[in-house]
Amino acid sequence: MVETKEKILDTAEQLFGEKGYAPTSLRQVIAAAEVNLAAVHYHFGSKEELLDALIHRKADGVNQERLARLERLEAQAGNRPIPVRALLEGFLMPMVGVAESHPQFVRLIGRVQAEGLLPGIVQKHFQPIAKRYIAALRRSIPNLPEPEFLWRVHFMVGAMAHTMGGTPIFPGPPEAFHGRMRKLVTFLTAGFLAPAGKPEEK
Amino acid sequence: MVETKEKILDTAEQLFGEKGYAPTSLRQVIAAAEVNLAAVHYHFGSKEELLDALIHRKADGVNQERLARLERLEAQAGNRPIPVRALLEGFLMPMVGVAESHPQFVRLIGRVQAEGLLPGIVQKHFQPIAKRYIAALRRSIPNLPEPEFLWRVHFMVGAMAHTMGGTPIFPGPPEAFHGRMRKLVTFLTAGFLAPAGKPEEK
DNA sequence: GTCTATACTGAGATAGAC
DNA sequence: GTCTATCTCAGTATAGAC
Repeated sequence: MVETKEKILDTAEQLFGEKGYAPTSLRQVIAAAEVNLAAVHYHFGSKEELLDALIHRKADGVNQERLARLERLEAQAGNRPIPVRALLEGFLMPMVGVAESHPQFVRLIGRVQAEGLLPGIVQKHFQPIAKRYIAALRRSIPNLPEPEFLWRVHFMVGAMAHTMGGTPIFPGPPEAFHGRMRKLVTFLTAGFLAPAGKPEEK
Repeated sequence: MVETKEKILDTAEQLFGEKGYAPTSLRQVIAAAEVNLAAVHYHFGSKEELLDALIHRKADGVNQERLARLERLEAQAGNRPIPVRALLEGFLMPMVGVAESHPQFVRLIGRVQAEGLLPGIVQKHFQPIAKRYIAALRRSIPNLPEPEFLWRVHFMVGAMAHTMGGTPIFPGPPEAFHGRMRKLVTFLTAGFLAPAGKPEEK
């Protein structure tokens, strides 16, 4: 039954987003979805693969919008570097639409990314596009030493994951996610454009 | 035996830092520490309280240095606001010493903070001092609207947790932690000092 | 006061009947 | 495709040895 599979996916997305991946047991999922425990393993193989399928289901849409925005920016810019702020907006704002329709999904992504327990399960779905953005970002910030640039990307990932997955300071309605992301873009843009730290101390 | 308790703490710190809190079972800890399973519950009560004791053991030192630095900065500044960069250094750099002697501990703190599964277990030990720093930071950035300021604190926490707990881009020796933290301070300083985002869009 | 042995419940996973 | 029964391993609780 295709219904069973969908029901498991929907329920798992809901519960994983609310309470987190690790603390939610498959038994809670199957109870809420009113299916049998073995059905999960039949359809997905394992709890981790269920999570994987969950992310896969929605990642494509985000990836496509991210890619479209990047290509538009590149076309507009021609040979000139793209403004840092525009790149960060192109990467981050596509999450807003998803957050408004499926807030639990965005929380889940942030949580799983931050937990780092499932190494690479988020990367697997978002890495290819992320790499293109990072390359474009590099072209827009050519004077920063490479390690400092890469660490700034690292800082961005942390801030992003925590903003999407962490308990928000102001809970607020889903629409508030838009403003939150804009504030994040402002913050990160300034961080990326900061002059390189002095290398005096190792 | 005081030895048993210490052995459990040391071993747990090591393993939790390496693999994370949730994925490390108590049975792995007691096997490595060569003690009995029930001894953990005798001395600590539960896995979560073991983690708590672990953090407590090292948090005091960090907190004291953070406080000392803040008071020195306040004394120097008199009535003038303290430079943002100096505040962020005062808060972040005390982690460097710990990272060099006990890198696993710093990873653990970052991981647990990022996981968010044990809500408040990190806050419990660091919140009081953090609040004082946040208040001082506020005095140094008086023109930013309150929500935007608080969100920037939130972004900082995410970047910090990911930098301490996440898999580093360049593994490197423990001494490298110093340079990493300096880069983080540079990045965050610029982020905090960025002009407020336009409120045009909600 | 410290620690050991053992058992209990609930987790994810799997084999095999239907 | 689906469900029952069962396996292993997790965290936890307790009775009792020293």
